[in-house]
Amino acid sequence: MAKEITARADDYSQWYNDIVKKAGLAEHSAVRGCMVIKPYGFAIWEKMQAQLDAMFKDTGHVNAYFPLFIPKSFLSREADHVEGFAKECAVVTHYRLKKGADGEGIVVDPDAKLEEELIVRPTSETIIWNTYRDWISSYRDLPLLVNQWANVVRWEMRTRFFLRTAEFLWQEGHTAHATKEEAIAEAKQMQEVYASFAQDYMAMPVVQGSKTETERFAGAVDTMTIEALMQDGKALQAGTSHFLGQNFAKAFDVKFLNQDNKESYVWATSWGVSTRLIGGLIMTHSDDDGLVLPPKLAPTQVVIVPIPKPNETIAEVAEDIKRQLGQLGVSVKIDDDPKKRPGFKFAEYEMMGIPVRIGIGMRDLEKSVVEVARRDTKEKTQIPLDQIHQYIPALLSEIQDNLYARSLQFRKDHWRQVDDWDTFQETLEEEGGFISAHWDGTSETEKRIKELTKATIRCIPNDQPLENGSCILTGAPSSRRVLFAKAY
RNA sequence: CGGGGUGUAGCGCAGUCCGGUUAGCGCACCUGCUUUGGGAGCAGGGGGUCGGGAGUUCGAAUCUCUCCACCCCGACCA
Repeated sequence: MAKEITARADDYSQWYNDIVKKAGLAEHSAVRGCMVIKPYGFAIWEKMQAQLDAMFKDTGHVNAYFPLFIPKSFLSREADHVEGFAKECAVVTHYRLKKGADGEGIVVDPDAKLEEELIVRPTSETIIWNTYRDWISSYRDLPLLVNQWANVVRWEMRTRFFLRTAEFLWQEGHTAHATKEEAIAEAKQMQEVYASFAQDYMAMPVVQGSKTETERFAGAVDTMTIEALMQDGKALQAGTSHFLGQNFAKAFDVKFLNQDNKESYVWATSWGVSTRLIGGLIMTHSDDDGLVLPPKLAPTQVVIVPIPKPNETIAEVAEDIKRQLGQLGVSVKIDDDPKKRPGFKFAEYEMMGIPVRIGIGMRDLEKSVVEVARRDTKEKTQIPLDQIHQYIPALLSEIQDNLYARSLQFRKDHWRQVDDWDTFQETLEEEGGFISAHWDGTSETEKRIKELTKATIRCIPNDQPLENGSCILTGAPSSRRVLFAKAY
């Protein structure tokens, strides 16, 4: 057949690459580690952006834009921060090209060397806090709640579509607050926003928690995360929200006067999600027939395929359904391309993950019905024409719910509570998934576990009750379980 | 960045070991006709810097060197 994808069971990585390529989401570019996001993939990102942006606005944030380039000296102001990113920064050293000595080709003009090199932003804390210094002088300027949609560059050694590329798209929120409590509340609020988005729109269950010191963002006091479980049993960090304390305020000297005319440093947060979410979306729902999209993020929710080649009657019915559903806010595409056969279209739209397909043939119309096929279960039903406008919106909603329920069930089936080291190792090797286990709280033990099993502590879940136990590796006392998994 | 692999038409591949006509095949594409309820059939047609460069040779997709890109496995990381 024209397009076949590798089965998940045969080669999970290849399956993932096949989905990305064959559903038309992205392809490799001429630049190492950078991908081209194709129109269909970008349309999904636009759906995500629109929803997230609305949620940010609802929580009082505004958008702005800061420079792509950061003076090298800025990056080194915050010691942990620079150490965290130094190994993966792209550096601009010159600002001009000229013809080569032989008159052929083009070379970097050695006379155009920058006095201070510029770093292509791996994240924008430094340039933003340098700006905030001028924006903040009084408690009346606070809180400052700004988000930016941007691209960032992290020079990764090994890349994968959407999950890790040298350049990626994201949003980064950067907020400034008068008190520590308020900043912590902001970071928590944004973690909650991300969790709602993941669950309600992506239909992807996530665990909310905090990172250990080892896994924390460079420069943060506390990194809060949402962690999702992929179908191969590996965890994916899907979004992070950082409480930055006064680290950046001190590094960039951002102070404000309070009501008592006393000066103090500002408290900060930053938070972000990226195009990595698309990778998470793929690996949460898709199957061996292709992409599966939750209706709320599908660029096209319903596709209508006329059978056989379109004629007047069928075309009219199709247009009528499109109009009816359009009024209800459902996005509908009619594929009346006469050059492609219905069977081809069925396979194609399944590959693209369109949630619902309506097939209309003369045989159906004689009975005043159409055939409705849902992507998530592949079930087909005959639905009377006069019920379509009620049935389809309800079905979309049911698909959305079913995808979430299915993913949640998968996570339940791959979430083990483990209390002995042998089982811990076996589980990781044979099934993967999340493992809830005791840990003695030291970075040394965390590192040792990673060396031995490749698993890392994904987070200390927010709702994890206190419980006395002993560390899975060292047996030292522990007051609470943490969540382990192999991760992307 | 280390180990392994791949690179030949838009996509997937054969040919490379052992150099020798005009570089093939399937899908896709174009034209026409017939078809159309799960990836249509027949006929005709177009499309190639064999990843780039250098070298060996009478002659290179094939041998040598080098560079590049991608994939898989590690280390690093959102």
